[in-house]
Amino acid sequence: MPASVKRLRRTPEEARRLILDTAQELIARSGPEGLRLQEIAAAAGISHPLILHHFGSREGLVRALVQQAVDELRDKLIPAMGSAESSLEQEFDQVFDAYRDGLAQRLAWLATIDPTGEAISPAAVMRDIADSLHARRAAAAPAGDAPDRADTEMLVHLIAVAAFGDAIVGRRLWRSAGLPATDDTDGRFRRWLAALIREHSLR
Amino acid sequence: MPASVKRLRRTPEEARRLILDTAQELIARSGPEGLRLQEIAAAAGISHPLILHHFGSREGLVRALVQQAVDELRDKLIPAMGSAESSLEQEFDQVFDAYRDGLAQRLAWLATIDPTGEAISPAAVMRDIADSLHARRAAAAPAGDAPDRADTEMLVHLIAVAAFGDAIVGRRLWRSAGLPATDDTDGRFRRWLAALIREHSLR
DNA sequence: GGGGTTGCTGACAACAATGTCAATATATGC
DNA sequence: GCATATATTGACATTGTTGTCAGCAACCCC
Repeated sequence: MPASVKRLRRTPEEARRLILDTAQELIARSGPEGLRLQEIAAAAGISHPLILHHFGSREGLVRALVQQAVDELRDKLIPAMGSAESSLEQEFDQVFDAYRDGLAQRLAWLATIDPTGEAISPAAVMRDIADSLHARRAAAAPAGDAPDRADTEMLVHLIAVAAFGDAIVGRRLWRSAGLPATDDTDGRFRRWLAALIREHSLR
Repeated sequence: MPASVKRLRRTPEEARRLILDTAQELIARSGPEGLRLQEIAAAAGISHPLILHHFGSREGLVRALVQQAVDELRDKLIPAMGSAESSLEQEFDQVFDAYRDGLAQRLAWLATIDPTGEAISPAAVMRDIADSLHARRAAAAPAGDAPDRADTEMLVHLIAVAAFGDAIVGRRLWRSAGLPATDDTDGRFRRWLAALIREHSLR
């Protein structure tokens, strides 16, 4: 009866997924500062050389992590802001929620690793979103009074940066303003912003 | 003629300043990820134990750095948004500029080190700003039609999170939208946002 | 079932990082 | 000028982290 441990053998894709997901959880919990191979390996139930085997180096893992964050942002934002039938408030909830679970944190991390933004570019996500939203605004507007394309671009930018900033420092700011840092306050801000934008669109 | 090197002796305050400023520059250049005592010491022209002497530990230095970032934010934001005579556009430039030179980056770093936001709190900065702005809005409004206090709080929050988010991911998003990541684009967004808010305030 | 491919691991190597300590230099007070 | 206080440093200890490597084990194919 050999005491040899049954060794699990995954497909490369499964292994990479497991490692990336585990690393992501650790980042969401304690930030990217203390991201160590040993720690990831322990949490994933594997040995740390396996990470190096699949990603080549620590830097390779980091690259994969931020690439995944960018992909996730794209996959969440496009359906959130592109759907034609949802209300503005619903879209806002989706956009703001998309940043939860550490996605905004990982994107901020990306910004510190790659300050110039040249290494990893989020493709033309924002342009796609602006296209979609602009088409909807043009369709909704009265004939001959189509909104400015630049206006839509600014609008998309505002929503994106506000939701991002809110995800990272929002709760802190509420406390600093003497308001409760609760879901309710978050929701009130989203609805207020939605009203502001609706009021602008219907000027 | 002794070959002994002249040893510079600073006051504790000077030494702490030198170390903090040097560390800040390094963070602005290459992010907080690779912040090492040896590196800071080399850049400051001192030995690394001196940092430990003045800050106790690496963690002590980090605490001092984020505390300084919070103080800097307060010192820049209050005059930027509190002055009674400047125009909205001027204020916006000041608020957005305040985040430059890595301040937003350092605050984002703080958010990753201290996710709950309990260790370091930015006092009641936002409340002070909201107070000041609300007084101005009330004075400017026609009699009997004072703006809602909650509205002002939301407005301050929007400006703060939007400027913060813009400082960190703004350029990236512009590229992703197919627009040039230039000062001109930044300025157009600020003016557009100022117009949006003005339009809201004067509804 | 035999052999090859490769996911996987334990042990080790190499290096880098923080932190300690005794010693030294410089300023200040007398 | 002398003594005291302390800012400053070089050398060292310690610990932790990435990366390497040879060997083991699971799956596939014949």
